[in-house]
Amino acid sequence: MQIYEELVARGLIAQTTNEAEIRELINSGKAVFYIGFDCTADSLTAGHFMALTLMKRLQMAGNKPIALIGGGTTMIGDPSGRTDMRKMLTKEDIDHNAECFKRQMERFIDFGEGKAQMINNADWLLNLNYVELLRDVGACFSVNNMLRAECYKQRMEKGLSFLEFNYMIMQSYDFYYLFQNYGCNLQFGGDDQWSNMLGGTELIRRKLGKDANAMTITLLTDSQGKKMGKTAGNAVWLDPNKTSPFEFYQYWRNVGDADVLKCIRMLTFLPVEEIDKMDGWEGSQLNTAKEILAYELTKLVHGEEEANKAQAQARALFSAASDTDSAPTVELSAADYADGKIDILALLVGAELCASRSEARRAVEQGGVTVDGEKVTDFKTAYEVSDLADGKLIKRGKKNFKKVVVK
RNA sequence: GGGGGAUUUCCCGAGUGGCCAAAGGGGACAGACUGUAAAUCUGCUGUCUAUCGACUUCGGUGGUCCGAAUCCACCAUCCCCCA
Repeated sequence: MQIYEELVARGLIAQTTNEAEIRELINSGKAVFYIGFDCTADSLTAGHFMALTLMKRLQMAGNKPIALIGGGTTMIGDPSGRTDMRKMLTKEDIDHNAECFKRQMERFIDFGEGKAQMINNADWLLNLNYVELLRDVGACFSVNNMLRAECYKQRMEKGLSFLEFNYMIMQSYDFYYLFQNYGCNLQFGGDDQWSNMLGGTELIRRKLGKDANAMTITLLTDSQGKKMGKTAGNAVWLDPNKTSPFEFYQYWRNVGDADVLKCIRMLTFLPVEEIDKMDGWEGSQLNTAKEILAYELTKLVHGEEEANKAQAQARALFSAASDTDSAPTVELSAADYADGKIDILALLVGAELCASRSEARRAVEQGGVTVDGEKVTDFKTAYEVSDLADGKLIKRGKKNFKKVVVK
């Protein structure tokens, strides 16, 4: 199976400008393609992960990826898929974020000589001259067409600033620039980027009379149509300091039944034939599939050792016996508890299992708190600090737990 | 530039002087049921104390009043209409 066919089999391809040309290009390993990453935060997220795997897949098939860091475009802010304006970031923040992205990507993509490149569009966008740019490329854009673009639609009601309106032009300029200076003939991106990407191919055609192609990746959504890679509005980060490998593992371990196979297909590197065999799985058998998914992805992002650890922790936690050794440990200082006692509420807050004493009290009242496997029914329960020297396993709900040691 | 409107707790959204920590919905969280899923049901959702209660919150600042999310002034941001 060739790479294009594999991408199709995995359900990764959403839209293409010219299917035949793109197939030929990437199957023969002749594509120099780019994917842009705007650095709005200091870590990549699970949402970026699919783009990274796509880069890797294509690289393995002999194509050359360009990871374009959006040091320039992030100054504008992409309005696509948003109902409100993005927070404006300072130049310093953006530089810092770009640096963080770079480090994360290097762990994933081989940036060795001639294999891949990482470029920052700040290098050319920030030095543009306004009037020159307007005359040079501004004349190639029809405002009428731009206003019809899907990516602005959602903003027509809530308001769209002129700043953001220019995002499409900047992204188009990127492609135009990369086409000329790096021989980049293909752009990939999330399906929400389609109109921005077409802007680029159109610009290249108008300015240079040449064809470049674009292809979008299916957005990873759950069965309810919501974007995946977020919990309660918060992103699932690839940075282990922001989302621990265990939390990362748990996120995928808990995906809905309807979404497991789709995720395995799109995100893992397991052979397609093997995945096809899982297609018939149903009911509790899917639990095994979820474990495979979680393990595979954690391994890709955090390495085999961390994946094994996360899996062991998860298994221990959800089987009968509590394994205190593998639990994340929090150490509290005995000096903070002057009278030598610490109550259950302070423990929960100290372990960051609850945000406040009120919340902790609610959790206890509702029967959601366990200490070393025993349910706590009275929120006035207190422990001797000396009893906590070896640590106790505190659970809030089924999925949150910490080992607390007081010294 | 002129005129009109908006800004409420995580989100949407009610609230037009005391009965407002603020309706309702969503989400989140906890419990039951389960397969660490989904669906369903129940509870719960500012903080501190937990008993009465105290404190902080309704874009910002200042004011009126015994008392303000609610009235006034100014500022900020956004939307709509006219240019």
